[in-house]
Amino acid sequence: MKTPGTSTRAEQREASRQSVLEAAAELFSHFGFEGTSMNSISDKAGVSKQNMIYYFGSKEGLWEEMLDWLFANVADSFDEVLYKGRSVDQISISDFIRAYFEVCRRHPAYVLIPMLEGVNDTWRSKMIAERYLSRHVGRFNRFVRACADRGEISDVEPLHLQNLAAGGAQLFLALAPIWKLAAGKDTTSEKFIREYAETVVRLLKPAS
Amino acid sequence: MKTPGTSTRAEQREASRQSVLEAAAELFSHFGFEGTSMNSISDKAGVSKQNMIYYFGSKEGLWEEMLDWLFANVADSFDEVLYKGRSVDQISISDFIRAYFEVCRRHPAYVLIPMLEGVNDTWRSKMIAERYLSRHVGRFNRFVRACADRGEISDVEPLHLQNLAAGGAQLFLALAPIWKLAAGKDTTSEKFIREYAETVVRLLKPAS
DNA sequence: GTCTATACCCAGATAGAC
DNA sequence: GTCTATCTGGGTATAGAC
Repeated sequence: MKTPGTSTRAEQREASRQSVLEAAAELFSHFGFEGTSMNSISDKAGVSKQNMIYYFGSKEGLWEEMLDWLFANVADSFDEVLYKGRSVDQISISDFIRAYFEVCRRHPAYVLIPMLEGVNDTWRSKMIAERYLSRHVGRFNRFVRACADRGEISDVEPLHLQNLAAGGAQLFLALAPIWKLAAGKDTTSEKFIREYAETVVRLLKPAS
Repeated sequence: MKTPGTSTRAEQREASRQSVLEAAAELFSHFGFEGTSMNSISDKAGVSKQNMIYYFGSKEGLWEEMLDWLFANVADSFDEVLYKGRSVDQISISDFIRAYFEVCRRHPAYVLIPMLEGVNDTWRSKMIAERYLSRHVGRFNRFVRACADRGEISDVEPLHLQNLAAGGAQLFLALAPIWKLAAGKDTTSEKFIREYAETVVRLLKPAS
Protein backbone atom coordinates (compact mmCIF):
# COMPACT_ATOMS: atom_id res chain seq x y z
CA MET A 1 0.00 0.00 0.00
CA LYS A 2 1.20 3.44 -0.87
CA THR A 3 1.25 5.80 2.03
CA PRO A 4 -0.92 8.78 1.24
CA GLY A 5 -0.39 12.47 1.91
CA THR A 6 2.98 13.98 2.62
CA SER A 7 4.91 10.84 1.81
CA THR A 8 3.67 10.68 -1.77
CA ARG A 9 4.28 14.36 -2.23
CA ALA A 10 7.80 14.02 -0.94
CA GLU A 11 8.38 11.15 -3.32
CA GLN A 12 7.03 13.16 -6.23
CA ARG A 13 9.23 16.06 -5.32
CA GLU A 14 12.28 13.85 -5.05
CA ALA A 15 11.56 12.28 -8.44
CA SER A 16 11.23 15.72 -10.02
CA ARG A 17 14.43 16.93 -8.39
CA GLN A 18 16.25 13.84 -9.59
CA SER A 19 15.15 14.25 -13.19
CA VAL A 20 16.09 17.93 -13.10
CA LEU A 21 19.57 17.07 -11.81
CA GLU A 22 20.08 14.51 -14.57
CA ALA A 23 18.93 16.92 -17.26
CA ALA A 24 21.04 19.72 -15.81
CA ALA A 25 24.19 17.60 -15.73
CA GLU A 26 23.65 16.54 -19.33
CA LEU A 27 23.00 20.06 -20.63
CA PHE A 28 25.49 22.03 -18.51
CA SER A 29 28.18 19.53 -19.49
CA HIS A 30 27.58 20.03 -23.20
CA PHE A 31 26.72 23.69 -23.51
CA GLY A 32 28.33 25.26 -20.46
CA PHE A 33 26.68 27.41 -17.83
CA GLU A 34 25.91 30.40 -20.04
CA GLY A 35 24.95 28.24 -22.99
CA THR A 36 22.33 26.30 -21.05
CA SER A 37 18.95 27.87 -20.43
CA MET A 38 16.61 27.01 -17.61
CA ASN A 39 13.95 26.46 -20.27
CA SER A 40 15.97 23.71 -21.93
CA ILE A 41 16.58 22.01 -18.59
CA SER A 42 12.95 22.08 -17.56
CA ASP A 43 11.87 20.84 -21.00
CA LYS A 44 14.30 17.95 -20.86
CA ALA A 45 13.39 17.08 -17.29
CA GLY A 46 9.66 17.33 -17.87
CA VAL A 47 9.28 19.68 -14.93
CA SER A 48 7.88 23.18 -15.17
CA LYS A 49 10.44 25.93 -15.09
CA GLN A 50 8.69 27.70 -12.23
CA ASN A 51 8.73 24.64 -10.02
CA MET A 52 12.31 23.96 -10.92
CA ILE A 53 13.28 27.43 -9.72
CA TYR A 54 11.10 26.87 -6.68
CA TYR A 55 13.11 23.71 -5.89
CA PHE A 56 16.60 25.00 -6.56
CA GLY A 57 16.25 28.72 -5.97
CA SER A 58 18.15 29.89 -9.05
CA LYS A 59 20.29 28.76 -11.93
CA GLU A 60 23.36 29.13 -9.72
CA GLY A 61 21.76 27.05 -7.00
CA LEU A 62 20.84 24.34 -9.46
CA TRP A 63 24.36 24.23 -10.85
CA GLU A 64 25.79 23.87 -7.37
CA GLU A 65 23.44 21.05 -6.38
CA MET A 66 24.10 19.34 -9.69
CA LEU A 67 27.84 19.47 -9.01
CA ASP A 68 27.54 17.82 -5.60
CA TRP A 69 25.13 15.22 -6.96
CA LEU A 70 27.48 14.44 -9.86
CA PHE A 71 30.62 14.07 -7.76
CA ALA A 72 28.79 11.90 -5.27
CA ASN A 73 27.75 9.57 -8.09
CA VAL A 74 31.31 9.49 -9.39
CA ALA A 75 32.65 8.64 -5.96
CA ASP A 76 30.21 5.72 -5.80
CA SER A 77 31.43 4.49 -9.18
CA PHE A 78 35.02 4.71 -8.03
CA ASP A 79 34.22 2.57 -5.01
CA GLU A 80 32.48 0.05 -7.20
CA VAL A 81 35.06 -0.13 -9.98
CA LEU A 82 38.32 0.46 -8.17
CA TYR A 83 38.43 0.31 -4.41
CA LYS A 84 35.99 -2.48 -3.57
CA GLY A 85 37.04 -2.10 0.03
CA ARG A 86 40.76 -2.16 -0.74
CA SER A 87 43.13 0.47 0.59
CA VAL A 88 45.23 2.67 -1.67
CA ASP A 89 48.35 0.59 -1.00
CA GLN A 90 46.78 -2.42 -2.60
CA ILE A 91 46.09 -0.73 -5.92
CA SER A 92 48.53 -0.79 -8.80
CA ILE A 93 48.96 2.09 -11.23
CA SER A 94 47.57 -0.08 -14.03
CA ASP A 95 44.44 -0.84 -12.04
CA PHE A 96 44.09 2.80 -11.27
CA ILE A 97 44.39 4.01 -14.83
CA ARG A 98 42.06 1.40 -16.22
CA ALA A 99 39.49 2.09 -13.51
CA TYR A 100 39.79 5.84 -13.90
CA PHE A 101 39.18 5.63 -17.63
CA GLU A 102 36.17 3.41 -17.04
CA VAL A 103 34.67 5.80 -14.50
CA CYS A 104 35.16 8.70 -16.91
CA ARG A 105 33.45 6.69 -19.61
CA ARG A 106 30.47 6.08 -17.38
CA HIS A 107 30.12 9.70 -16.29
CA PRO A 108 30.59 11.99 -19.27
CA ALA A 109 29.61 15.03 -17.23
CA TYR A 110 32.46 14.32 -14.77
CA VAL A 111 34.88 14.86 -17.63
CA LEU A 112 33.07 17.59 -19.47
CA ILE A 113 32.15 19.99 -16.71
CA PRO A 114 35.64 20.53 -15.28
CA MET A 115 36.85 20.84 -18.85
CA LEU A 116 34.35 23.49 -19.91
CA GLU A 117 34.50 25.36 -16.63
CA GLY A 118 38.22 25.00 -15.97
CA VAL A 119 39.00 27.31 -18.84
CA ASN A 120 38.03 30.35 -16.76
CA ASP A 121 38.59 31.50 -13.23
CA THR A 122 34.98 31.83 -12.08
CA TRP A 123 33.01 30.94 -8.95
CA ARG A 124 32.23 27.62 -10.62
CA SER A 125 35.88 26.79 -11.23
CA LYS A 126 36.63 27.72 -7.66
CA MET A 127 33.88 25.46 -6.41
CA ILE A 128 35.07 22.50 -8.49
CA ALA A 129 38.67 23.03 -7.43
CA GLU A 130 38.02 23.62 -3.75
CA ARG A 131 35.41 20.97 -3.11
CA TYR A 132 36.79 18.18 -5.26
CA LEU A 133 39.91 18.59 -7.35
CA SER A 134 42.22 19.79 -4.61
CA ARG A 135 41.56 16.67 -2.58
CA HIS A 136 41.83 14.57 -5.71
CA VAL A 137 45.21 16.02 -6.66
CA GLY A 138 46.62 15.52 -3.18
CA ARG A 139 45.43 11.93 -3.02
CA PHE A 140 46.81 11.18 -6.45
CA ASN A 141 50.22 12.59 -5.53
CA ARG A 142 50.43 10.29 -2.49
CA PHE A 143 49.35 7.36 -4.63
CA VAL A 144 52.00 8.11 -7.26
CA ARG A 145 54.73 8.33 -4.64
CA ALA A 146 53.69 4.94 -3.30
CA CYS A 147 53.80 3.43 -6.81
CA ALA A 148 57.20 4.95 -7.47
CA ASP A 149 58.50 3.60 -4.15
CA ARG A 150 57.39 0.13 -5.19
CA GLY A 151 59.23 0.60 -8.51
CA GLU A 152 56.03 0.28 -10.49
CA ILE A 153 56.52 3.33 -12.63
CA SER A 154 59.45 5.25 -13.95
CA ASP A 155 60.30 8.46 -12.20
CA VAL A 156 57.78 11.02 -13.39
CA GLU A 157 56.64 14.30 -11.90
CA PRO A 158 53.26 13.55 -10.26
CA LEU A 159 51.46 16.38 -12.02
CA HIS A 160 52.80 15.22 -15.38
CA LEU A 161 51.73 11.69 -14.60
CA GLN A 162 48.32 12.86 -13.51
CA ASN A 163 47.88 14.61 -16.80
CA LEU A 164 49.04 11.59 -18.77
CA ALA A 165 47.02 9.12 -16.78
CA ALA A 166 43.83 11.10 -16.44
CA GLY A 167 43.92 13.71 -19.16
CA GLY A 168 44.33 11.52 -22.19
CA ALA A 169 41.11 9.64 -21.72
CA GLN A 170 39.34 12.87 -20.84
CA LEU A 171 40.16 14.31 -24.22
CA PHE A 172 39.08 11.24 -26.12
CA LEU A 173 35.82 11.11 -24.21
CA ALA A 174 35.03 14.80 -24.09
CA LEU A 175 35.94 15.59 -27.66
CA ALA A 176 34.42 12.45 -29.13
CA PRO A 177 32.23 14.35 -31.59
CA ILE A 178 35.12 16.16 -33.19
CA TRP A 179 37.37 13.09 -33.11
CA LYS A 180 34.63 11.25 -34.94
CA LEU A 181 34.46 14.00 -37.53
CA ALA A 182 38.21 14.40 -37.91
CA ALA A 183 39.48 10.83 -37.55
CA GLY A 184 36.34 8.80 -38.19
CA LYS A 185 36.65 6.80 -35.00
CA ASP A 186 34.39 6.38 -32.02
CA THR A 187 36.73 7.27 -29.20
CA THR A 188 34.16 6.57 -26.51
CA SER A 189 33.71 2.86 -27.04
CA GLU A 190 34.67 0.60 -24.21
CA LYS A 191 37.18 -1.17 -26.45
CA PHE A 192 38.86 2.02 -27.60
CA ILE A 193 39.25 3.36 -24.09
CA ARG A 194 40.55 0.06 -22.76
CA GLU A 195 43.16 -0.10 -25.50
CA TYR A 196 44.23 3.46 -24.84
CA ALA A 197 44.58 2.66 -21.15
CA GLU A 198 46.83 -0.23 -22.08
CA THR A 199 49.01 2.03 -24.20
CA VAL A 200 49.42 4.48 -21.33
CA VAL A 201 50.15 1.72 -18.84
CA ARG A 202 52.75 0.23 -21.17
CA LEU A 203 54.52 3.53 -21.70
CA LEU A 204 54.67 4.19 -17.98
CA LYS A 205 56.34 0.90 -17.17
CA PRO A 206 59.92 1.54 -16.07
CA ALA A 207 62.54 0.49 -18.59
CA SER A 208 63.78 -2.54 -16.70
CA MET B 1 53.27 60.83 -46.65
CA LYS B 2 49.99 59.20 -46.00
CA THR B 3 47.92 58.58 -49.07
CA PRO B 4 44.56 60.26 -48.65
CA GLY B 5 41.08 59.08 -49.59
CA THR B 6 40.16 55.47 -50.14
CA SER B 7 43.48 54.10 -49.01
CA THR B 8 43.15 55.54 -45.52
CA ARG B 9 39.59 54.28 -45.25
CA ALA B 10 40.66 50.80 -46.30
CA GLU B 11 43.44 50.91 -43.73
CA GLN B 12 41.02 52.04 -41.06
CA ARG B 13 38.63 49.27 -41.97
CA GLU B 14 41.40 46.70 -41.95
CA ALA B 15 42.59 47.86 -38.53
CA SER B 16 39.06 47.63 -37.17
CA ARG B 17 38.55 44.16 -38.64
CA GLN B 18 41.84 43.04 -37.18
CA SER B 19 41.02 44.23 -33.69
CA VAL B 20 37.58 42.60 -33.91
CA LEU B 21 39.15 39.28 -34.93
CA GLU B 22 41.57 39.42 -32.00
CA ALA B 23 38.84 40.22 -29.52
CA ALA B 24 36.56 37.55 -30.98
CA ALA B 25 39.23 34.84 -30.74
CA GLU B 26 39.93 35.77 -27.15
CA LEU B 27 36.28 35.81 -26.08
CA PHE B 28 34.95 32.90 -28.13
CA SER B 29 37.83 30.77 -26.86
CA HIS B 30 37.00 31.48 -23.23
CA PHE B 31 33.23 31.64 -23.16
CA GLY B 32 32.19 29.61 -26.19
CA PHE B 33 29.94 30.69 -29.02
CA GLU B 34 26.73 30.99 -27.02
CA GLY B 35 28.48 32.48 -24.04
CA THR B 36 30.03 35.31 -26.02
CA SER B 37 27.91 38.31 -26.96
CA MET B 38 28.51 40.61 -29.87
CA ASN B 39 28.37 43.47 -27.38
CA SER B 40 31.32 42.09 -25.44
CA ILE B 41 33.33 41.63 -28.62
CA SER B 42 32.64 45.13 -29.88
CA ASP B 43 33.45 46.61 -26.46
CA LYS B 44 36.75 44.76 -26.29
CA ALA B 45 37.66 45.63 -29.86
CA GLY B 46 36.68 49.28 -29.51
CA VAL B 47 34.48 49.06 -32.59
CA SER B 48 30.77 49.77 -32.63
CA LYS B 49 28.53 46.73 -32.69
CA GLN B 50 26.69 47.98 -35.75
CA ASN B 51 29.84 48.38 -37.79
CA MET B 52 31.10 45.02 -36.63
CA ILE B 53 27.95 43.38 -37.96
CA TYR B 54 28.30 45.47 -41.09
CA TYR B 55 31.82 44.06 -41.58
CA PHE B 56 31.15 40.41 -40.77
CA GLY B 57 27.47 40.01 -41.58
CA SER B 58 26.49 38.09 -38.47
CA LYS B 59 27.80 36.36 -35.39
CA GLU B 60 28.15 33.16 -37.40
CA GLY B 61 30.08 34.99 -40.11
CA LEU B 62 32.42 36.54 -37.58
CA TRP B 63 33.08 33.17 -35.94
CA GLU B 64 33.93 31.66 -39.30
CA GLU B 65 36.32 34.43 -40.29
CA MET B 66 37.90 34.29 -36.85
CA LEU B 67 38.54 30.56 -37.30
CA ASP B 68 40.32 30.99 -40.63
CA TRP B 69 42.32 33.90 -39.29
CA LEU B 70 43.34 31.90 -36.20
CA PHE B 71 44.44 28.80 -38.08
CA ALA B 72 46.37 30.88 -40.57
CA ASN B 73 48.27 32.48 -37.69
CA VAL B 74 48.93 29.08 -36.17
CA ALA B 75 50.25 27.75 -39.45
CA ASP B 76 52.65 30.69 -39.60
CA SER B 77 53.86 29.91 -36.09
CA PHE B 78 54.43 26.28 -37.01
CA ASP B 79 56.54 27.32 -39.96
CA GLU B 80 58.54 29.62 -37.75
CA VAL B 81 59.02 27.27 -34.81
CA LEU B 82 59.19 23.86 -36.42
CA TYR B 83 59.58 23.59 -40.17
CA LYS B 84 61.92 26.48 -40.99
CA GLY B 85 61.98 25.17 -44.54
CA ARG B 86 62.72 21.58 -43.53
CA SER B 87 60.68 18.70 -44.86
CA VAL B 88 58.76 16.34 -42.59
CA ASP B 89 61.40 13.63 -42.93
CA GLN B 90 63.97 15.85 -41.27
CA ILE B 91 61.97 16.37 -38.10
CA SER B 92 62.28 14.15 -35.04
CA ILE B 93 59.38 13.30 -32.77
CA SER B 94 61.06 15.23 -29.96
CA ASP B 95 61.35 18.32 -32.09
CA PHE B 96 57.76 17.95 -33.09
CA ILE B 97 56.40 17.61 -29.59
CA ARG B 98 58.44 20.48 -28.22
CA ALA B 99 57.44 22.70 -31.11
CA TYR B 100 53.80 21.71 -30.91
CA PHE B 101 53.66 22.57 -27.22
CA GLU B 102 55.30 25.91 -27.89
CA VAL B 103 52.83 26.77 -30.65
CA CYS B 104 49.94 25.87 -28.37
CA ARG B 105 51.41 28.06 -25.69
CA ARG B 106 51.59 30.99 -28.07
CA HIS B 107 48.06 30.58 -29.37
CA PRO B 108 45.71 29.82 -26.50
CA ALA B 109 42.68 30.10 -28.76
CA TYR B 110 44.06 27.33 -30.98
CA VAL B 111 43.81 25.00 -28.01
CA LEU B 112 40.65 26.35 -26.45
CA ILE B 113 38.31 26.65 -29.39
CA PRO B 114 38.53 23.05 -30.61
CA MET B 115 38.22 22.01 -26.98
CA LEU B 116 35.09 24.00 -26.22
CA GLU B 117 33.48 23.33 -29.59
CA GLY B 118 34.58 19.72 -30.02
CA VAL B 119 32.28 18.65 -27.22
CA ASN B 120 29.26 18.90 -29.51
CA ASP B 121 28.48 17.97 -33.06
CA THR B 122 27.55 21.39 -34.46
CA TRP B 123 28.26 23.32 -37.65
CA ARG B 124 31.24 24.80 -35.86
CA SER B 125 32.72 21.41 -34.97
CA LYS B 126 32.18 20.29 -38.54
CA MET B 127 33.95 23.38 -39.82
CA ILE B 128 36.93 22.87 -37.52
CA ALA B 129 37.16 19.19 -38.38
CA GLU B 130 36.72 19.53 -42.12
CA ARG B 131 38.86 22.55 -42.78
CA TYR B 132 41.69 21.83 -40.41
CA LEU B 133 41.77 18.81 -38.13
CA SER B 134 41.20 16.16 -40.78
CA ARG B 135 44.26 17.29 -42.67
CA HIS B 136 46.17 17.62 -39.42
CA VAL B 137 45.32 14.07 -38.33
CA GLY B 138 46.31 12.58 -41.69
CA ARG B 139 49.62 14.44 -41.72
CA PHE B 140 50.38 13.43 -38.18
CA ASN B 141 49.71 9.76 -38.96
CA ARG B 142 52.19 9.82 -41.83
CA PHE B 143 54.72 11.56 -39.61
CA VAL B 144 54.30 8.96 -36.87
CA ARG B 145 54.79 6.10 -39.29
CA ALA B 146 58.00 7.70 -40.52
CA CYS B 147 59.27 8.07 -36.95
CA ALA B 148 58.35 4.48 -36.14
CA ASP B 149 60.16 3.28 -39.29
CA ARG B 150 63.27 5.10 -38.15
CA GLY B 151 62.94 3.36 -34.75
CA GLU B 152 62.55 6.67 -32.98
CA ILE B 153 59.50 5.72 -30.96
CA SER B 154 58.09 2.55 -29.55
CA ASP B 155 55.21 1.01 -31.42
CA VAL B 156 52.16 3.05 -30.53
CA GLU B 157 48.82 3.46 -32.28
CA PRO B 158 49.03 6.82 -34.08
CA LEU B 159 45.80 8.15 -32.61
CA HIS B 160 46.97 7.25 -29.11
CA LEU B 161 50.28 8.92 -29.75
CA GLN B 162 48.56 11.98 -31.14
CA ASN B 163 46.55 12.26 -27.98
CA LEU B 164 49.60 11.80 -25.79
CA ALA B 165 51.77 14.14 -27.78
CA ALA B 166 49.25 16.85 -28.42
CA GLY B 167 46.54 16.44 -25.84
CA GLY B 168 48.57 16.60 -22.68
CA ALA B 169 49.80 20.10 -23.25
CA GLN B 170 46.38 21.17 -24.41
CA LEU B 171 44.90 20.27 -21.06
CA PHE B 172 47.60 22.03 -19.07
CA LEU B 173 47.23 25.14 -21.19
CA ALA B 174 43.47 25.20 -21.56
CA LEU B 175 42.64 24.35 -17.97
CA ALA B 176 45.34 26.51 -16.46
CA PRO B 177 42.90 28.44 -14.25
CA ILE B 178 41.59 25.34 -12.55
CA TRP B 179 45.02 23.72 -12.33
CA LYS B 180 46.19 26.87 -10.61
CA LEU B 181 43.29 26.64 -8.17
CA ALA B 182 43.60 22.90 -7.56
CA ALA B 183 47.36 22.33 -7.64
CA GLY B 184 48.71 25.83 -7.10
CA LYS B 185 50.94 25.73 -10.16
CA ASP B 186 51.11 27.86 -13.26
CA THR B 187 50.85 25.24 -15.96
CA THR B 188 51.22 27.76 -18.78
CA SER B 189 54.74 28.95 -18.05
CA GLU B 190 57.31 28.29 -20.70
CA LYS B 191 59.37 26.29 -18.20
CA PHE B 192 56.49 24.08 -17.12
CA ILE B 193 55.47 23.25 -20.68
CA ARG B 194 59.05 22.55 -21.71
CA GLU B 195 59.50 20.16 -18.81
CA TYR B 196 56.26 18.41 -19.60
CA ALA B 197 57.35 18.01 -23.22
CA GLU B 198 60.55 16.41 -21.98
CA THR B 199 58.60 13.94 -19.86
CA VAL B 200 56.46 12.93 -22.82
CA VAL B 201 59.46 12.60 -25.10
CA ARG B 202 61.26 10.47 -22.52
CA LEU B 203 58.33 8.10 -22.07
CA LEU B 204 57.96 7.64 -25.81
CA LYS B 205 61.57 6.60 -26.30
CA PRO B 206 61.68 2.93 -27.19
CA ALA B 207 63.06 0.70 -24.42
CA SER B 208 66.41 0.01 -26.06
C1' DG C 1 2.88 23.14 -4.01
C1' DT C 2 1.73 23.96 -8.64
C1' DC C 3 -0.09 26.67 -12.28
C1' DT C 4 -0.78 31.41 -15.52
C1' DA C 5 0.76 35.61 -16.46
C1' DT C 6 4.10 38.81 -16.66
C1' DA C 7 8.07 41.97 -15.34
C1' DC C 8 12.46 43.09 -16.73
C1' DC C 9 16.78 42.65 -19.14
C1' DC C 10 19.96 41.77 -22.72
C1' DA C 11 20.78 39.31 -26.93
C1' DG C 12 21.32 39.80 -32.24
C1' DA C 13 19.92 42.36 -35.97
C1' DT C 14 17.88 46.28 -38.78
C1' DA C 15 16.24 51.09 -40.43
C1' DG C 16 17.33 55.30 -41.63
C1' DA C 17 19.64 59.92 -40.75
C1' DC C 18 23.99 61.95 -41.77
C1' DG D 1 30.77 54.05 -43.80
C1' DT D 2 29.37 55.35 -39.32
C1' DC D 3 26.09 56.85 -36.08
C1' DT D 4 21.13 56.85 -33.12
C1' DA D 5 17.16 54.60 -32.35
C1' DT D 6 14.58 50.67 -32.30
C1' DC D 7 12.55 45.93 -33.20
C1' DT D 8 11.91 41.17 -31.88
C1' DG D 9 12.97 37.11 -29.24
C1' DG D 10 14.60 34.66 -25.53
C1' DG D 11 16.70 34.75 -20.94
C1' DT D 12 15.90 34.56 -15.50
C1' DA D 13 12.95 35.41 -12.07
C1' DT D 14 8.64 36.81 -9.57
C1' DA D 15 3.54 37.78 -8.36
C1' DG D 16 -0.52 35.99 -7.40
C1' DA D 17 -4.54 32.81 -8.39
C1' DC D 18 -5.87 28.17 -7.20
